[in-house]
Amino acid sequence: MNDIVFMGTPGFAAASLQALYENGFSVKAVFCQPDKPKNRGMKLVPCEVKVMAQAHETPVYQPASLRTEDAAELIRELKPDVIVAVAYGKLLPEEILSIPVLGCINIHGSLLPKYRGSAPIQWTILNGDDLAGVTAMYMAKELDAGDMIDRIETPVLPGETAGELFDRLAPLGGELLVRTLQAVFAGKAERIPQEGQLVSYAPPLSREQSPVDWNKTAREVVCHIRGLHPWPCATAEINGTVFKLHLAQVENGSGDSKPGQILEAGKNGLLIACREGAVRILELQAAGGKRMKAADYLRGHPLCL
RNA sequence: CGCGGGGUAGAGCAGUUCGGUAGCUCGUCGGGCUCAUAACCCGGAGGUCGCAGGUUCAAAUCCUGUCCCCGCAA
Repeated sequence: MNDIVFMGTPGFAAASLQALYENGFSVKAVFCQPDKPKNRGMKLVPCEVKVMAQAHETPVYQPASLRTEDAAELIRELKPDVIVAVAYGKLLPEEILSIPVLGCINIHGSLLPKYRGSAPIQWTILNGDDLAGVTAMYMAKELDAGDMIDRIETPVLPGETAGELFDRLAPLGGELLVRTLQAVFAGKAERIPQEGQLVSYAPPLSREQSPVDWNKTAREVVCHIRGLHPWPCATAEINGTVFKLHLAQVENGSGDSKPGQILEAGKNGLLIACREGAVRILELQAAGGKRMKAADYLRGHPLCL
């Protein structure tokens, strides 16, 4: 039996781990990030991968770093035939990459070589791409730069948010992983080098890019809102209050309005002018409040235009 | 006990400081106006004020406890 050591942390990785279990692979051990204080109350919360691994009684390791002799020694003792990493959150040092005889495999949430880095799915939406997907590759020293093995493509759905695409891509990642491992174990896996010319990067998102820029086109603004959802979420200051923007659509603008100007506030939500066209905000959230329809919010908070 | 906001009619809110008739916008139902309407006019229904206990002649409001939701932080 080919033994696998799985490395991953969030829900996206858990979907791949689940696929391994469901297809009868031998998961020898699971690595994930240490439990971190999360949520209200700063409680220590185990990640999705840990929860799933424990449910299957797989040993779980949560080293703070893999760049130690202890970590390398631990993995050598586990004698994996292959290491699978999915959204683990740590770069594997070369010493560890060289341990498994069949190599280290990674599932990435983009169609490589596009969007190397930690937020590929969000950038797919942010840039308004029509096509998304997951790629399987052999891991290299450089981040997300290894030779590709296989991929699954899927069109971006109209109005789809990063969170929704995440949920669709996660099981596809699992499916791709199963297919890829079968090929690797059979010695039939391809090795397709990434074309350097096509490489682009998807850096992590931060709260700093939340504010909407009404000087962009309506289409760009809506992609911004969809791509940052559900985190960090696009925000906009309207009449002195900062709102999270959850759902919006592109509308035709009225020619002579200034970007950022409120064109309409009523039962059809908020219509705000952009450099080109206008954006209709359908769902929003005020600080301390919950997500609600813009029209509902306006009922309790009349906006003077 | 990391910090903070909140639970009042189907929805969104005000009222709580300083206890004293349950309010607003919208929806809903009925009627009217109109060529017509998501517009306008008239009328009605709909609430154990999150839950439990306490103080009081009297509690949405003050006190205590409890459940739930949300923001920050990650």
